Order: sequence, then C-alpha cells, then structure tokens
Amino acid sequence: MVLTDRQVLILQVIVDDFIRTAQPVGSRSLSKKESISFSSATIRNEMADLEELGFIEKTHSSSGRIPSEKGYRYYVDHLLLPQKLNTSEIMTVKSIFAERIYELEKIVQKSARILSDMTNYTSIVLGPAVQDNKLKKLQIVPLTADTAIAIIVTDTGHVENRMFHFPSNVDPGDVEKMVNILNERLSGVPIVDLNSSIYKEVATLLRQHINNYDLLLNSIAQTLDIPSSEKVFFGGKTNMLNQPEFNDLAKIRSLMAMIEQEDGISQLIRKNPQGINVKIGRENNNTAMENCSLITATYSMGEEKLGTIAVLGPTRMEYSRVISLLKYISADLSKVLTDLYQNK
Amino acid sequence: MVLTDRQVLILQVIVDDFIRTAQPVGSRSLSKKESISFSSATIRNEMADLEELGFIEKTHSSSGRIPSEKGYRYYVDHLLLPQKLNTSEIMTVKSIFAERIYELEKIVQKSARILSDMTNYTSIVLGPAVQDNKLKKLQIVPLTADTAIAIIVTDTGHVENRMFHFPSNVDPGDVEKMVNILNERLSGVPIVDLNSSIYKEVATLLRQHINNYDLLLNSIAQTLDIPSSEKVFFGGKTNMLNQPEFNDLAKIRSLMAMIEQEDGISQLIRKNPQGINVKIGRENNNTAMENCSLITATYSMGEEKLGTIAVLGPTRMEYSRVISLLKYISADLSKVLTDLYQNK
DNA sequence: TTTAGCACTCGTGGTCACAGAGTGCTAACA
DNA sequence: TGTTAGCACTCTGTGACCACGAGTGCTAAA
Repeated sequence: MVLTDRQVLILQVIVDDFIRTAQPVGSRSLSKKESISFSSATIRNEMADLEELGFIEKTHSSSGRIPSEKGYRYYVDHLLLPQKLNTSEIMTVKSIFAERIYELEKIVQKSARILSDMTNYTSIVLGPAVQDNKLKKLQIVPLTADTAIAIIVTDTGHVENRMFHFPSNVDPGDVEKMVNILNERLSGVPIVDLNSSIYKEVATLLRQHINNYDLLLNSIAQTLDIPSSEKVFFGGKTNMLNQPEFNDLAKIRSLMAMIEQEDGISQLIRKNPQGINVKIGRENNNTAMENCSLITATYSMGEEKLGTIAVLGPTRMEYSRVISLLKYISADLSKVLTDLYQNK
Repeated sequence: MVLTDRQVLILQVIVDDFIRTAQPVGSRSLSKKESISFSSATIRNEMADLEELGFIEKTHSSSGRIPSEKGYRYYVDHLLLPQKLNTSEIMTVKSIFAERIYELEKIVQKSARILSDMTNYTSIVLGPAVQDNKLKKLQIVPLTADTAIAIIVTDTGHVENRMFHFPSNVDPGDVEKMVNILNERLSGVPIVDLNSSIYKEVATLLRQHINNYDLLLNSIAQTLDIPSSEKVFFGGKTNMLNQPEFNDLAKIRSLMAMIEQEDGISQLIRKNPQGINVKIGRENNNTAMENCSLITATYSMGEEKLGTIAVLGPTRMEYSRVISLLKYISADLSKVLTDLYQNK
C-alpha cells in the first residue's frame, strides 16, 4: 500500500504533466523526461501498479493515464512544493492595496478580480460576516410621511440600510429621542443580537420617555431583524469556459447554473475551517463540481475570522500556484484589515 | 420593393414558425399551415422573391428559409400583434410588488429575476441613476481616529456610503457643525452637483464658523466627488446557454464574456431613448451580439426617467411576448415608484 | 397565375478502413 | 530479480464513401 520512491516520482510527473497539458500521459513520453531514467516498459509496469492502487486511471483501455481524485489528493498532501511567487505576481497582488481604499467590501471585491485574473480560474470571496460586527451607530432618516430609512454603521465601517414603514402617528421628536437612546445603549452590541437587546435592555427606558413607544419600537426592531446575508463576490465567472475539460455543453450548463445560483457555492465554501483547504472533485459532495476542485483560505482581522477567499478550478488545476497565491493574498488581506480597523 | 399581401403573410408565418421551432422553414411545411391556401411551388416562388429582397435567407443552398435581420426588423415594425398576457403571467408580474418592499433597488432586482424567469432569456435592469437624485441627508460617522464614513441619503431612499480619511487635527465638534451646515444648505441639491455646490454656496459660511475648514472641506468634497456608478442587475445570465442557437462554444464564450463584463452591455442599453426599443443582431454594433436581440424599456417616476429594463435574447426571440411583458412591467414599476416616492 | 413534377443540392448519419498512440505480456538480458 | 526490448492487441480519431431525406429551382401543363 505504501508507494515506492519510484512510484511517487512517476505519480508526480504524471500529475504535473497532466496539469500542464490536459492530455493523458503515456509511458513513452514519460520515459523521455529528464527526471526519469528508466524505460517505458518499466514505467508501464509501475503505472499498472499505480492504477491498481487507484492513483491514476485510463480514459479508455489503450490510452495514457490521468490522475484520479485519489491521485490528486496524494499529490496535494505529499508532493506539493510550495511555489514562490515571482516579483511581477507579487506586484500584482500588492496592487490590490495600492489605492487608498478604505472600504472593506471594495478591497475584498478587488481581491476576487485580481485572483481570477492571475489564475484564469473562478474566484469567490465571502465578504465579512456582518452578523458579528458590532453596532457603531444607528441613524434614522425620515423620507416621506410614513417611510424612513434605518442606517446601521458597524465598527468595521460596513453600512447597512433598510427602508421601513412608519406607524402613522409618531412625533418626529420622539423618533429622535428614541434613536439617541438606542445609540447610547446598543453601541458595541453585535448586529445579530440587536433585536433581542432592544427588548431586553432598552424597552423599559423607552417606555418612560416616549409616547406610543411600543408601535415605533416594534417597527424598528422588525427592521433590524432582517438577516443581513453575507455578501459573495465572484471574479472570472466565465474563466472555466476556457478550460479544455469544459468543451462539453452539458458540463458547462450545470457548472454555470451552480455558479449563477451563488447560494450553493457559498455554502460549500463557508463550511471550510480556518486556513487553507483543498477539496478535490467529489469531495465537494456536489454533482456540478465533479470535475472541479475548490481551494479556500480564510482571512481575518486580528484573531477574528472574517471571511473566506476561494478559487474554483478544474480538478486539473495548478494546486501549487493557487495555494501560494491564496496564502499570500489572504495574509496580506488580514494584515491590511487588521491595521485598518484594529487600532480604534 | 413593397411587399404584396401574400409575401407579407408568408414572411409572417416563416418568422413565427422559426421563432417557435428554431428550424429553417421549408415550402412544404408552410403549405400545410391552415392560414395558407396555395401550393408549395407557389410558396417557393414567393420565397425566392423574399430572399432576393433580403427578408429571408438560406442556411445552405437546399435548406429551408430563416428570417434575416431585415426580416425580423420588418416583422417587429409591421407584423407584431401585441400579445395579451394571460392571468397567470399577470399574477407573476404582480408578485414583484406583492411584498412590502420599499427599497427601490430590491424592487428593481426582483423585476430582473422575474423577467428572466418568465422569458427564459437574460434580463438586465439599469438601476436608477443616482446622479439625478437629490440630497436628502448627509451624515458623517467617525470610525477610528482618522477615518470616518460619509453617508448620503437621497430623496428616493438610496443610501450611498464612502469611507474617507480625516485630516488629523480636526475637532469632532467642528465636524458636527459642518455637517449641520451642509445639510441645511445642500438639501435638495442633485448628487451630481454636490461637489460644486459645496464650494460655491457653503464655503464662505463655513469659513466663519470652523477652524481649519479648508482641510476638512476638501476631504469631504473629494469624497462626495466619486462618481456613483449606476447599478446593473442581471437575471438569468445563463439562460442563453439553453437556447439552441448557442450550442457552439465559441459563441457562448464571446456572449458570456460580454455579459460578464457588464460595462459594455450597460452602455448598449443606456443609450436607448424613452419607451420600448428593439435592436436586432448587428444593429447593436457589437460582434458578441451578432445573434442576439436586445429589447429595452424605460421606467420612470412621474415624468422623470429613472432607469431601463431590458431583455437580451437570441435574434429568434419571442418579440411579441417580451415586448408585452416589458411594457407591462415597466408601467407597473413606474406606477409603484411614483406612488411611493412622489408624494413627499 | 398557379401547380405538379422532376432533377439537383446539401447536410446528416452510418459504415469502413486505416494510422497512431498506447497498453499488457512474454521472453531475453544484466 | 529487476529491467528492457519486442510484439500483438485495443481504442480513438479521421477521412472516404454512401444512402436518405428535406428542400430547392426550373419547366411545362392546367
């Protein structure tokens, strides 16, 4: 069950070659590689063993070999040499942060675009989970006689706004008073807890100061209760169309439908733990992803995990390069975000 | 050059049939239609004339005929009978406005989704041009020692926010004073004019009240000067993959690249005048759109044009149905928006 | 003017032969 | 005993060929 050095070498060269060319690799072409000094017949024997062990497979009975998912897995787990980014790549990554942008969302979005440009795969970035942010300021701007906008600013500078319906008989002065009280009491409370905190901590206070407080309070509390979904940013959604494994319409359709839907894929990404994660083909548990691999990396602010940055490519993707890139970008991202918002 | 009644009839049936089946239409199958009472030989003669006039064409020398772009143009201009929406369709459209949503963007977005669902084409909606909105309220929320968020609320309830860098030595009290003055003076000013108005109308006033007013003013004015791009919403980006004319990878690639890019297509849509517009194939002046038609409709609030709602389909699209739908939805949209925001 | 008939064209789908790339196996070799 | 050369075999892809069907254009008759 344990592979000999020579088998490992052959597996490595097969995977490398297939990643580069997308063509099944035959014994003859392998024997010509400079890192390989034995004959094609020997290689055929070794390949037969590797196939029996499940690391490689044939596309038809007399074809060259391609890596199986198990083969990729072994490659990723044991054979990956971290690839150094060259200077031009580093420059490109740095350019994400070159402009003086302060908005978290924009930075994150730009990361997605650059990542997909650099890899020619599809990149997906989960924005920070607003739920865990803390309230910085709540403001209410009346719009018409019976509508107003509630604006929530979080400590990371995220702004969320929602329009809501006003009870008809409220005094504008009361609204202002109420907003003041809410800000005083709820500043620093995580967004996700806002609703419950209102009732627990502020209700009694409000009752003392404001007429009809319950009506008004209800409509505001309701407004704040709408879950704010994590934002998902894509880069290079159509890059996969250029991959040779997707010259099949049916595959394209199911993959594009999956990407278009956004929900499914963000689920898939979200559930990955901290750090770098590689999911190969069916490891993703999703039929549309059968020929795809997903590599995810988390970014954070200080200790707190903020979001995930991911690359979706064919199983035949350049694992080494993508992982290096992801490590680099997520580290940079974390650093910039930490510097920006941590020192309050 | 002017078509006989019979030629018009034949053209109409050819277009209708081709739109339905995506198959070239032959003289024999035409002669079997109940609306047609003459023989296939007669039809062949008429078709030869129609081809000479440029209304229809062959895919190869012995194939049936398909409409040319000129043919579609004639069909759209002269032969289109407005199609009544059936009750279930009307219900579906109404459902856009069923929930009590007040946010303009959400309504617009939902329209796009429903439109693409109903047509199986791609829908594109240009959100309202924020530039023309008027300032309702400006607020500034300090975030860290040297950053703050400027929040702009417009009269339509649109909220725009931007983070910006603070000059280091400003007094928080001054900021507040300044915001008050700005709100007093700039309320009602179109967003696009904010920057110039600040210097023209408010600068002198500020000078009297605030230390270091110029530094602070500059950074705020700069922030407000960032153009806020019109938002573009898509529905059913991948619907085109299911159209039989796009079983060609090259076509799919160029089309998807075009859709993905968003900018080009929003340009294309933006330049259409008020009302319903149909652009067929190369009329769009864009190689990626060669086999596509674009139908646009504008929506408005009162008299003021707000945005555009569009459907992108193959040239072989159901013009009649899509036009009816667009008319209906854009009218409803205009009505709802007018009701919502006009009565301030 | 309309229509029936006929020869002709082109695309599609199937079969076939063949070259090329690759394999597995056997036997010889170090 | 591990390695290699050689050979028969397999599968794919391609191009040639053919038959079929749908459709056309043209001619001549109604």
